[in-house]
Amino acid sequence: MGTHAGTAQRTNNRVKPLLDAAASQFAAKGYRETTIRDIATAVGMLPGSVYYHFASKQALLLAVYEEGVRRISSRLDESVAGESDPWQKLRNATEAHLETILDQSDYARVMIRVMPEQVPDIELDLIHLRSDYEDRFVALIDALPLQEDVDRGLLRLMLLGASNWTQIWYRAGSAPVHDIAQAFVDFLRLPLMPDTADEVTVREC
Amino acid sequence: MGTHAGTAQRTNNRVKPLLDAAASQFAAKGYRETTIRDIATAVGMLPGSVYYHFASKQALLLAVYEEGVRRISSRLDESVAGESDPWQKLRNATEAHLETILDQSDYARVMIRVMPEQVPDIELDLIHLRSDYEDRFVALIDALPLQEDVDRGLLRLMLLGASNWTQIWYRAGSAPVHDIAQAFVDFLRLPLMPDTADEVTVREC
Amino acid sequence: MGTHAGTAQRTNNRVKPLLDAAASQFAAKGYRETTIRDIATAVGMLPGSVYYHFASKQALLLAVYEEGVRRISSRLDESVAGESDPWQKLRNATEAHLETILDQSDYARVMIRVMPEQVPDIELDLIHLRSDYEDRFVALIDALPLQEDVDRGLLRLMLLGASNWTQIWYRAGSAPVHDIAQAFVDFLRLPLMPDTADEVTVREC
Amino acid sequence: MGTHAGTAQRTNNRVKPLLDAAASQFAAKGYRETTIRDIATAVGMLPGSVYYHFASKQALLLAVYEEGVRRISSRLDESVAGESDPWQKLRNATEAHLETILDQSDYARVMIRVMPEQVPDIELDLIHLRSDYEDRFVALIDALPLQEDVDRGLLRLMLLGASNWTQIWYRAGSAPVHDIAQAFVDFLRLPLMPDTADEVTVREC
DNA sequence: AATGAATGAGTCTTCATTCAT
DNA sequence: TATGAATGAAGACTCATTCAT
Repeated sequence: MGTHAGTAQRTNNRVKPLLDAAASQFAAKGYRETTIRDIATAVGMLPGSVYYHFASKQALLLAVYEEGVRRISSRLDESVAGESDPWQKLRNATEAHLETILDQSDYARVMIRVMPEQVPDIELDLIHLRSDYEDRFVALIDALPLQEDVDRGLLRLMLLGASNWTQIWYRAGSAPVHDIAQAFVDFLRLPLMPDTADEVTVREC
Repeated sequence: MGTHAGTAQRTNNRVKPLLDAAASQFAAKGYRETTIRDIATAVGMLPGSVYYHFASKQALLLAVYEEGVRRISSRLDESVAGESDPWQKLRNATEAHLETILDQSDYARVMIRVMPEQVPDIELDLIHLRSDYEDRFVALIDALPLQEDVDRGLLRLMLLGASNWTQIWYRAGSAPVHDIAQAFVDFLRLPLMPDTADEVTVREC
Repeated sequence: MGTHAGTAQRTNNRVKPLLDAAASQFAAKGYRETTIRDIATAVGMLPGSVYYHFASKQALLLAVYEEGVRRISSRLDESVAGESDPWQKLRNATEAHLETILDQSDYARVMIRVMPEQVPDIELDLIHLRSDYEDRFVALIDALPLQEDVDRGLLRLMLLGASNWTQIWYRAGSAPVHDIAQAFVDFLRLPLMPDTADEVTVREC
Repeated sequence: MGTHAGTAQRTNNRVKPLLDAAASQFAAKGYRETTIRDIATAVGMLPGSVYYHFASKQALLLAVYEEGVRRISSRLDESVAGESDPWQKLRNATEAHLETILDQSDYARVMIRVMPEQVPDIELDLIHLRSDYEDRFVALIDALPLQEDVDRGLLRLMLLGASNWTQIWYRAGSAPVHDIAQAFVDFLRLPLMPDTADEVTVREC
């Protein structure tokens, strides 16, 4: 009674479109700049009706965040699944990351765009969700064969920072996402200079 | 600079504190989250009084942005002035950039934090101001001796992206800004792997 | 009682719990402060379902009021049934009144707590219901052997006012209801001063 | 500058009418039933404008409450000032109380009508304000020469309860307030029965 | 007999902005 | 220069009620 498969499906009928609309608008305009009316209009309801499905604007954001983490995480996990070379894994992961936030998922985009501190009431929840995902990069970078003196924390921050910042400048039509990911990882892995030799590659201490 | 010297001076008397307050709050909370009342209160005036000095909230932001560009640009220009080695120039520039947006100037911080699209009416002005500054990195990176196939545009975007993103995670007490700048540039310049492979590059300490 | 016994019974099946819940919440929080959702939730249904049983929130209140009058009236009638002394009757009535609105019946409590004017559409109905009950006190006080110049109307208003106001301050754990009723009636019946004599008990006219 | 006498006066120009309107409507309809729009309309402004003067609806209520306590307290204090007989003091106090809440001050009426628990955020403040006033009755009743076994707490509760409940039934045109106060106190002070019984008390006119 | 879904009118509140003084 | 006062448009949210199923 109320949990027939059919009913259950109809029950969440409008939740999905609602989340999609929210994700789309949060991703495009940010949290504050998006109004409940915007979202409601996008799915053809009135602002008040949204509250039948979600208790608050924050609850909507949280749901989007959760789905965002779920999607980008599984996308990333898949991308490294068959791979054993640590650098190739990182390349794949970076590509998955970029593809998801640039092309494929408004949900994931929201996760990058909306900073937890902007929504104090659920700040901690958002932070946890983010860490859940970002920790994967900790592991990925730990697995890299690096010189001892390399600060892996800064390395991760650099790669993720550069990646996340793509949201600011990337437009459909920029370089293919695949190339960007490749470039970002290889900029790190390889030396950038022509191998014209000693004085370049030697590090003066 | 002229007319009633006295009057003129008194006129701009409150502009500076007003800009300082605006810069400080925009940098800390973002544009939308900062109210005219916040800014007015910080300098001990009432909201309406702000409009004697600035035509609108947007005008305030624009003024802050301009000052931000001025400051970070001159800081960067100084930092590379005496230097001739292109990598060292980039290192210095990056350090200047980071120091300015992390430690030294709310004005510059605003420039990084507040995205032009958030204020459609002056979006283009803001974009121009930003480019004005970021172009310096185009030049800096053009001067680098790199292998031919390196995409200098992506390289710039990676370095600046990673740098700007520090705003998200950097807290007083993280690694010294100097080290972060060094690391970011060297991660790019040098190979990251232990020198197990001759064909890559030798690294000696 | 009649027709499809089974169906009929099942029909009113949910009416009782619904009324109970309404009474409980109206009594505890007042009319405006109680939402249809509160009531529905309390009996495990959805807000819309309430309207199958009651035409409106007002109708619910009216039903509660009616039941409230029924209960407190019969409770009071019982309490004075065997008694012939008019003062004892009043004492019993007051105790019955207090016990009902303080301890025993949310329905009766509602009658005291929710003022007719708060629900203009049914204001008159509510007023009639109340009078129906309060008239009993008119009779009770008429039966009292009092000096001629005593304003029996004010006397009733004082006793009932003091009694009803107990809702404001009474908490389980205050004096026993029985004692309160006794005290209220005896404060009226007896002189309050030590019988130190004439000048006290003489009323200067 | 801004604190000229003239300016200062003009400053609080609209606060008084606003408070008056709020007091009037809270007294007439209760807190929840009164909207900010009601109050604003009454003084000829728009709802938003109210917030220039008061931070919230609750703040408005609190201000009204405070003024209510101030007024009824000083009214009461005056009424007992010249008097030394404890019963006459109580009579005067009761009359002052009734006159204030029935005839003279919407502010005081609010204090009686709006229960602290209806506004959880400022519940404690309201409770303190009320006690501040009601404590005067504790003192007044403590001063009464009563038989030892009289529960002075219940006595106060009865008198105040009956008095406050007048708000429910009193209409201009009922008995004069003065008579009501007299009656309430004398119902308590004197025995109500004809002097047929020696053992009770003699009452002579 | 009840539910899922929605409505629409209304609530308090916020805030950039205006303007007479 | 600045203020007191107000505006008006918008924002998030609430809730009694409706109605097809």
